[in-house]
Amino acid sequence: MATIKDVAKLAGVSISTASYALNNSPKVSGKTKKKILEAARHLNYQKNGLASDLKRSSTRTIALIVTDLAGPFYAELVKGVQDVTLSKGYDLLACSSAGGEASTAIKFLTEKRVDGAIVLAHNIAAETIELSARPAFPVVVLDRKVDSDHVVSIEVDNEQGSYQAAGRLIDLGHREIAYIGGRAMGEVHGKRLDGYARALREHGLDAERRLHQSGHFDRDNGYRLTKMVIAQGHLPTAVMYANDEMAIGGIAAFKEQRIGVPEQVSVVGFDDIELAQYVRPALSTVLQPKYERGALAAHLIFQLLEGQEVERHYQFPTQFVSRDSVRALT
Amino acid sequence: MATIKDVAKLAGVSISTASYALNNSPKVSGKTKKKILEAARHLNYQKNGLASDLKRSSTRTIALIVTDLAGPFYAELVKGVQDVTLSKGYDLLACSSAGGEASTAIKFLTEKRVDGAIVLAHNIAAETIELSARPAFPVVVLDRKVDSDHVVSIEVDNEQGSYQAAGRLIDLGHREIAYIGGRAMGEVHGKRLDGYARALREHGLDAERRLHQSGHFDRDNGYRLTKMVIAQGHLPTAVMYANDEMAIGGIAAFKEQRIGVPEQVSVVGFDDIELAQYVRPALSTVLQPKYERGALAAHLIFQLLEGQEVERHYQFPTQFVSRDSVRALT
DNA sequence: CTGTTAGCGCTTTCAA
DNA sequence: TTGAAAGCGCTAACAG
Repeated sequence: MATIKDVAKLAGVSISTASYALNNSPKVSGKTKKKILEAARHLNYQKNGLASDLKRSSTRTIALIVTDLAGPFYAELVKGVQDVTLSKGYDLLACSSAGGEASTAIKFLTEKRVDGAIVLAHNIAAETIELSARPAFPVVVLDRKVDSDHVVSIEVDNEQGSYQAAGRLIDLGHREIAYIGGRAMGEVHGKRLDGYARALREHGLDAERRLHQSGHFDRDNGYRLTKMVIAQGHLPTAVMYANDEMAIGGIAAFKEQRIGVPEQVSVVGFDDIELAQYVRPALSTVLQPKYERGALAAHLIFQLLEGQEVERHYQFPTQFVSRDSVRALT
Repeated sequence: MATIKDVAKLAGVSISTASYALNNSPKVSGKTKKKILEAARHLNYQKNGLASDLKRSSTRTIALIVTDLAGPFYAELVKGVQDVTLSKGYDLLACSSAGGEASTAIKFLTEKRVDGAIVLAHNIAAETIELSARPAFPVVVLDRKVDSDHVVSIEVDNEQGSYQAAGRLIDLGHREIAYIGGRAMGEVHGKRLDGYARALREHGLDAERRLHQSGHFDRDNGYRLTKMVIAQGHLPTAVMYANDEMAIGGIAAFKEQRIGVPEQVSVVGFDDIELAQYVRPALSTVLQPKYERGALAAHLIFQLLEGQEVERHYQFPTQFVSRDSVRALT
């Protein structure tokens, strides 16, 4: 494979001149430049980006780390990140943290392959993140909190969102409200549960006995846990799920058992994923700003890169979205 | 930021020894290794991956190039790619070709930053791809054809899929079948249109006058074009859309005008995206294998990397999926 | 305007 | 088992 050396030789100039020409520097005369570009084309020269980044010690690239490239992640959030990143003339790459500490994500987090990272994954140890972040390598974490000088956290008020959703159900007359979630919850799901519990407690309702938590936070598990609840006989009047994926699995389970949603049981999710408005009945859920969080995350990366002082912690409010999966008890 | 040099100095060994220790080579004694690792930890040493890749001239990373990181792209397909890539011990990164020849994708396609690329985007010139592909840099393109020695194409039989779908509608008694698609179609959409036209032609039906093509292949445009068709007064009995996104937009338009799907008009999409089974009515569409294509793409990259001879062109069959958006005319 | 040269940080012979 | 040294391909002073 041709290198800049070959190009220089073929063009009959020095390496540095070739480099200048290839980078379109005004230092080199039009004639020489043409000669060099021609040589490059002739040799099908391809610059080695690694070498150039190494020399420049800058990559102009930001990494977006997600749990799984094969989704589901929030398109809107990614759009926010993307828009800001591109407008700054930086490149964006996405990689997955599947595999935890042995994943691709770690490679990008700890090996100076990018200039900053936005982490949208919970399976990367806070310690890893703390050790990676530096003034020259800012990292922004979404939906979790990491305490370190060079990492900033962007969260959503999960407790409040859940509290409001539960409050809404109670206002509608619901008294038996179950909560279905996964196991091994991180901060996010912990807060959601807290909000639910607080709302019930404040109304003198029993929360403890209505919790169902195990397995993953996915559709399948929502389905399974719901089947379990159904099998136990006494149905609550409403079920809150830890997220929309689980809720959608839950609706499928109810449907299968010919239990009407919302006629016999109301369902609410959390996240407001795209699917939420398409499932039948359309899912009532808790909306969290997505584009805004993504855009902010990227903004912060650049502010930190420029050495500005920024808040270390941000929290976005949530909003209850009322659709068809909830009904008032009269 | 500490480099390997600093680590070596602090540990009182040479750079090469430090390198060996850091790479866990058996060449270095346990005692020295411990000393070095301790020094590294103490300095919070982070390897420079660029330098190491440059030296090794290998990145063990594959790039997946998509049109837009903010989707919609096929999670299943990505999963296929991901599974194979990881099982080979390679890393996978995703980047977007938004911006065409000035995009991040180009950086990864032409600057030796990765060992191979899988292209799932149509806005990158075939020439760019041809110039990048080499024995040491295989590229696999999906849903398009690029003729070059080191790029292999994986396609889906779009013509056949569309032909079958149209045939099915005809079998069900439909005689007035419109086709709604976007503008500036690449090979993919061209073939889909061809299949539709062939089916109609073979049955002596008029296709030409029932085409509606302009704008993008997205939901919004499907909605707009459908409104247009409705406004023209005479409704066809069935509408085939170039893809599911457009079909979903179309269903929304019909719903808005209180035109029953499938009572008054049958609707068929193409792709079988996840949403297809969730919209109401559930969308009849043409399924194309996703996971398999992704997995094959990744497999081929590795075979090429190993210098094996492989077919330069693959074509997957499609399958009509019958759901609720189509009805028989009796 | 062009060339010489010193590295960027790392790996890997080769010698000791 | 360890160290010295060459060099991956490129950029950017600096000198001419």
